[in-house]
Amino acid sequence: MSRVSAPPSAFPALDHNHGSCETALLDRAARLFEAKNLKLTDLRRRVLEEIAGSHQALGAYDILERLSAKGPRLAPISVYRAIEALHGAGLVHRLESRNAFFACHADHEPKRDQVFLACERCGRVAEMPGDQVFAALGAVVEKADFQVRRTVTEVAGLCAGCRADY
Amino acid sequence: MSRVSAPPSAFPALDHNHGSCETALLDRAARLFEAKNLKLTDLRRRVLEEIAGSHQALGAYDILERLSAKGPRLAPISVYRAIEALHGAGLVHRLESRNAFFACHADHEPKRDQVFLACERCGRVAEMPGDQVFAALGAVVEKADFQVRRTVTEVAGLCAGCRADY
DNA sequence: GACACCGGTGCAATACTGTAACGAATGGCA
DNA sequence: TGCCATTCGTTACAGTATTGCACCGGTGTC
Repeated sequence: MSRVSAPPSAFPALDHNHGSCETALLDRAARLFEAKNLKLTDLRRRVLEEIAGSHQALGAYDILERLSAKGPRLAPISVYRAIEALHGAGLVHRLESRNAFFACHADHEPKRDQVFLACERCGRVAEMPGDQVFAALGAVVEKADFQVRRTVTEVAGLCAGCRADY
Repeated sequence: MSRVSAPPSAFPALDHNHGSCETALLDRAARLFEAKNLKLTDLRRRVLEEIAGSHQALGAYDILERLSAKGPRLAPISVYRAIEALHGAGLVHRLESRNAFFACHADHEPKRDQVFLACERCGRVAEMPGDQVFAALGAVVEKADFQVRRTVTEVAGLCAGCRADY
């Protein structure tokens, strides 16, 4: 089976038309920031482009290096502040198990529960709807009489493409 | 309802008989290390006692501070190596969302899938069996044709005791 | 216009988390 | 005795994240 005719993957295809998805993402970013009376500033846009363009989960210092290669050296705090704004708007997610950030291409509700699948080989991350997972989690926390504030559900492993490449 | 007569909580009670559970934990540690032809050395035992004694998820540098207060100053790597050995034996778990470690009081299989509930107020962590959760996760990864190597399922929030204390 | 306020950024310093590389001490064992 | 693996000490370093202060520019108010 050729890569091109593979079923639609949960992971962004490596050969997709990147321009259009990036445009869509920036459009969404503009809308989300405006809705909060915040600004999609040049710094924030560049950070978002760097994360989205890599198609991977990037560490804050990866982003820092990439941006610094294209212009003046930034301070870590600048990158973190931009990430924080993007994260708050739901444009990027944080992968706790790797201290890394990746772009959210799905236009879902910011707080919608998702399962993250992170490929350890190619670095890409897929967001999967996790309704059943979170329903089961709900039962667990109820049994423990626990009040949820935040959940982390991440799976590390190998995506289909990377398994095939071995 | 008094605290004492509360139903058995998923969290270690704050007023439990700590001596006996610590003894049991050290017994288990000795067995597990022996089974792997490793040694429960003084350093490893002290690190385990520190983690277990706190009843919380501790950062590596918290452990470092606590141990250093009782003896000679340790290097971070020493603590990390001890943690790694304990983690490998299934005696402590890592809380990814907080870069912290907590003692496992359940004598379950090392690789058994569990859900961690971490209270943000008291710092305690409960391990809950997550069969349903992991079954649902299995369906998700299968749909994505993803090969799992490791899963992280953590919930941060407030335990019943801490909610009651407000 | 003067003023305060808020969001955003720059800068310097620092704190927190984790690892690499080397070598010494120990103990089992051929 | 010599060899090997395990453990730990030491030093240095890499990677992740925050604090505190200053400054700038837009906005609303008096």
